[in-house]
Amino acid sequence: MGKPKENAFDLAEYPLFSGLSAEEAREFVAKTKSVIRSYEKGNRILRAYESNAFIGMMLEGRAQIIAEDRFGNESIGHTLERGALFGIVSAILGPDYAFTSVAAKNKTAALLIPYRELLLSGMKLGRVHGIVMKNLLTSFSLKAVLMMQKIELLSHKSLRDRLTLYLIQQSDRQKSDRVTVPSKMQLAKALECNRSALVREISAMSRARLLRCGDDWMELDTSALAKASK
Amino acid sequence: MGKPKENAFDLAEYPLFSGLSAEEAREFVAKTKSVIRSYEKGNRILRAYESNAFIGMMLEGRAQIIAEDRFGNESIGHTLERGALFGIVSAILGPDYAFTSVAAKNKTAALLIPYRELLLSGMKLGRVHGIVMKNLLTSFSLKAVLMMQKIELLSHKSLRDRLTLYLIQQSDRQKSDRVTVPSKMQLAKALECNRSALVREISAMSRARLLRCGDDWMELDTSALAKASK
DNA sequence: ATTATTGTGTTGCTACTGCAACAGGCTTTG
DNA sequence: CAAAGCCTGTTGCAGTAGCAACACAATAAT
Repeated sequence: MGKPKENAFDLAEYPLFSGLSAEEAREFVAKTKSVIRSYEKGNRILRAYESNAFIGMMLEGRAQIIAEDRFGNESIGHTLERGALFGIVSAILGPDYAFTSVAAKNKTAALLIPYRELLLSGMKLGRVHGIVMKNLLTSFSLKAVLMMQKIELLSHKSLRDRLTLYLIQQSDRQKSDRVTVPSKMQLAKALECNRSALVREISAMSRARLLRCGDDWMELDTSALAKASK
Repeated sequence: MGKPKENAFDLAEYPLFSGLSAEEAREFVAKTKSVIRSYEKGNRILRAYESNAFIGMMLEGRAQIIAEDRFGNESIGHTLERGALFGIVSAILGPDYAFTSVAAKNKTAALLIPYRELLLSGMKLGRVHGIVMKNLLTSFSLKAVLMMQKIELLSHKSLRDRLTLYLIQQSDRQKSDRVTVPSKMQLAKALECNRSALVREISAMSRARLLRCGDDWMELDTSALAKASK
């Protein structure tokens, strides 16, 4: 699925290689035997329940994460954008932990780093290896934080609490009280709730002056924040 | 809080050092300037919102994870057992991401590994460093898998679906159809639901022959499994 | 022995929220 | 222009689950 491509990417621009020069990034790729592969729209980049030797990084294009349970039911997850890593868990823990597939949404290119080589190349690569490992840990930690926040969100069952917490989390990330929000449908998906129930609750909170909102933004009233603290 | 202790622990027995000899583990500790500290019952090992330079590993005793939001409300989380790691996210990402405190439940000892030194010691330590990093990534990945499963669990809102999925997850982990379950109160906490509602649902499912259960175990009927697949 | 304390199972009530159906607005397509 | 599609906001209905109160064990503390 896809033939190797010539070195047309400025790897040093990707977060995984942040702190490296273009030269060092090339050295990393060479010494770890990493390869660039391209995929046509619709092709599978990773298959659930199959063993996977690579940590992948999106170079260009977009890909869809697809969770497959053991009965073959698929449910779609995130979209992977440029720079995103994938396949980490299955590369590290093996096929028993490969629950997700990844499929290209466009023409896509990815850098595939053999996990085994990554572990073994510490000596050969020295400082370069250290920087990449640091970036890997950082990216991994960020993902862990996002997951923890999602768990916290889902732990609140009342729709009002969930929305309030969501807005607090987002205003932290966006560094602004006025939060830019996606469409109501997407918002409902993020909150794992019913769309019309969400709209209903937004209306109620607006009427109660707990919330001010426009077409693509929302802002909590300070009195609502106080209530959220309990 | 707590004075350094002499080297009385067989570090090679802990998962983070699995694959190392006792000698190599000691070398790792020395070269990374890791220290062993002990804490009296109730003392804080880590404070939320304070900067933390160390990745910690529980050597003995048990500690409580405490989540603190920005208003000072505390909510208790996991208990850390022997071998567990803590402080990873805050050591890697900095104090902005230090959402949790850790408090000793008993007299406790922990190994504190300076994250900075861990990153810098790759050259000095060679193979030993590689093995520890590998173990760190493995442990991190396992935690990620647990979080993903929890998210999947919480994404099901009906109590019946949640319980069913919980039992499927546990039977995978316990490698048995008959799942050992904690007390109803703890189970309710794991499912983030109301205790009496949980008991009610268990009764209903038992009556409907979807579930067989005893005092400390449960087992799904195969017909319930089929339904869970949709 | 008597008194807490803790986990359990039950039940009635209430309210929240999922669901489905519909109407209005906006854009795209023919 | 008409038709189709998509997102939105509203509403009625029904069912689930949270909550509180209670009774009953089994254990622990006095």
